[in-house]
Amino acid sequence: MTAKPIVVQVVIDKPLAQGFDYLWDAEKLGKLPEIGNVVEVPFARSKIIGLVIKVSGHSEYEIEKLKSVERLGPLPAFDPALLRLMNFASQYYIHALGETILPVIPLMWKKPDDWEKIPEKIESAEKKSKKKIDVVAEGLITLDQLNVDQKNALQELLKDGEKESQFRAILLQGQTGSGKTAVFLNWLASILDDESAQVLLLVPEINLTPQLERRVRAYFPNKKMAVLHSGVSEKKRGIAWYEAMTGKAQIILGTRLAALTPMPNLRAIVVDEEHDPSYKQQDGTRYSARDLAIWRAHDQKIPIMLSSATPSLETWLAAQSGRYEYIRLDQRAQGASLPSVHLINTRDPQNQFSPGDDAAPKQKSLITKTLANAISKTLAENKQSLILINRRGYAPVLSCSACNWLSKCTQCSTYTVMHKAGALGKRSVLSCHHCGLVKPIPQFCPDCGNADLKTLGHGTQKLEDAIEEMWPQARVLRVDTDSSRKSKGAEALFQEIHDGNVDIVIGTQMIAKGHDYQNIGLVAVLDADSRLYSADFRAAERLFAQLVQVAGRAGRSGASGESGGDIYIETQFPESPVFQFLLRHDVDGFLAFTASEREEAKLPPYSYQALIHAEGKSIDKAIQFLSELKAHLKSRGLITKELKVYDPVPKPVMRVAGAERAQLLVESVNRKALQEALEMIDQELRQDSTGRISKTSRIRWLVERDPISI
DNA sequence: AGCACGCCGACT
DNA sequence: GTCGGCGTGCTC
Repeated sequence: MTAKPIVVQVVIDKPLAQGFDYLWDAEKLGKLPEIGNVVEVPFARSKIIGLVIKVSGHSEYEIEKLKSVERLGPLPAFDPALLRLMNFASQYYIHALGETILPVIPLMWKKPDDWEKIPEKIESAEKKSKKKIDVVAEGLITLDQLNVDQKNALQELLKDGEKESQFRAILLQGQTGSGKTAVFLNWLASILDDESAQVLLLVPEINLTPQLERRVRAYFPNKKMAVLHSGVSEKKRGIAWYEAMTGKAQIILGTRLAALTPMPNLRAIVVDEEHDPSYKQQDGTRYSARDLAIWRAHDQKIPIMLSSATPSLETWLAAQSGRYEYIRLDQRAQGASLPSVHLINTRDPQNQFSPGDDAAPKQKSLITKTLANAISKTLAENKQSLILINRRGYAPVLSCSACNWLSKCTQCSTYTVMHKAGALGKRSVLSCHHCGLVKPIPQFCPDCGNADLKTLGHGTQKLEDAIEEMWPQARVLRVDTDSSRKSKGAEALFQEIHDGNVDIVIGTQMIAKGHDYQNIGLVAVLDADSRLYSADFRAAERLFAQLVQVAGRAGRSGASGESGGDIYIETQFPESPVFQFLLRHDVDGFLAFTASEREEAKLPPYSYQALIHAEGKSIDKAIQFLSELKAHLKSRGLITKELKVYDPVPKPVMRVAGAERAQLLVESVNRKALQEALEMIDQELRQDSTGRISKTSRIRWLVERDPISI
């Protein structure tokens, strides 16, 4: 009679809903199993990494057919709170548990052959980090330097003191420059008085972190900080993650992926710029890091602070209704004043260059006369100008002057963008921004042989040319993903701006994110309209947030009494509410207006949505697949007053990299009803699928909860 | 997902 | 005769 076997259930990184049972040989593995252990297991003909989610003495599967766990990873078990979060995320976002958990583990912990070497690696990393403690006290604002608003905010935050742990959600709303960062850092400092406490600080994008990272380090010179974002090298990230997981790091600073990091002593969370769309993961488990952070805080009974100048409608409404605590910072810190907003009506001939004008650029439509005059004035004042245009490349499409030929991508239903020499290579090319395809520029029109090919529209490169032509004496810098790839990265370019080595900066939205510049006199937005009238109901909300952020870049100068700088927006529709509320710096007015619109249309956050994505060889097949799904839901009586299922439609960019894509929108005013329907849909689709591909129709499908654009 | 197994067409 | 297309089933 042998002893009772130990059976563990393991989930793996594959789109399989179930876990797999394995035997646990305690003698061979050196210890008893724990839920949350990382293990190496044999699977099919190979060995893979999995996570133990259940420990028991028996299996549903035939016990004599069970294989054994090969090796145990050199990591402590994932803490139960994190596993609860993963479970929730897996259910809510309709994604397999293993596929939700395993991608958060850094690569170095998923290579069993390296597991033996791990202790040395950690030791050497620890030695290294001890060496370089030379923190610059940059941006350090101590308690007594806070202004009245900031002090009040902090008092409000600390009023319940270090009372027993409880869930609190707090919206910290204040315009750029009102000192939100100083408030939440001081708040975190009070929580970190407890030596073992860990805090999580989420930020939207990598280019935001270096500056904030320095600032946080300066605030907490005696605390260990772990930085987690995709820009950190794989090895460093592995170490940082380990330090978070073992409680060695007290401050975890990172982008959305950090929201799913194990932190056994987590005591508070801050989500900076909580409205930012980059918190939404767009592949794998399509989670919202902000929403998961709120769930996590609620589950672990800890406070969470959401910080923004332009809160998301969801958060703002929660604060308005009292569900969240609401703290406002309405003063601009350090005396900086608000920028003045100018709307340039591009339809008004007065704003345009006249044909005979000397200063007119060759491509007359590029920039208005009114804006050109403002730039000249800013140059004369020795201040910098920031010009935003949200299209990289030279021109969004190349066309034939004789026939109707346009530069289309062969793989996608999009146009290929013309890039001038230097950006993506030594030669000018046509590039598809959806699939990455790069082609040489044809000498003659492929359709009619005409040699006269023209560009249509304009991007950052063409604007750069035009600006250089108009102000030959000015130092011009272009900042977009192309130029930052070519040079030492975006950070080096931002430094150029800081150091005052440039007069005019041309760039995409990336220049407006998080960076504080000292000498910006003017900010211009050239293509605001293109983002205003889109099929996406959130377009206006996003544009408004971006414009407020952009406006915040103008005149952040600390010298009190200085003007707040100017922001110029070129638009054909100056009467649009987005611009009108911006003119008055009325964030709350805009949000209230948007809320009433959404409520009337029963759109989120007054309803809940999900998209069923389908992709295959032909759009007809993809549509048919979704139509059948809809018909099936109907016949099962699932489409009710509570649950609205729209008709399947092709995706806005229908074809990408050869795959044709369609989507089906499912909507409900009842969160639970939607959840149940989605689980049903998932089950239904799985029955006829291997992984996420339907057997009968060969269609790849995916359920996406709370899509940010539809 | 990733892979082997297996059953049909056009080919060195 | 067989190489290879991809439909089907399986992974503890």
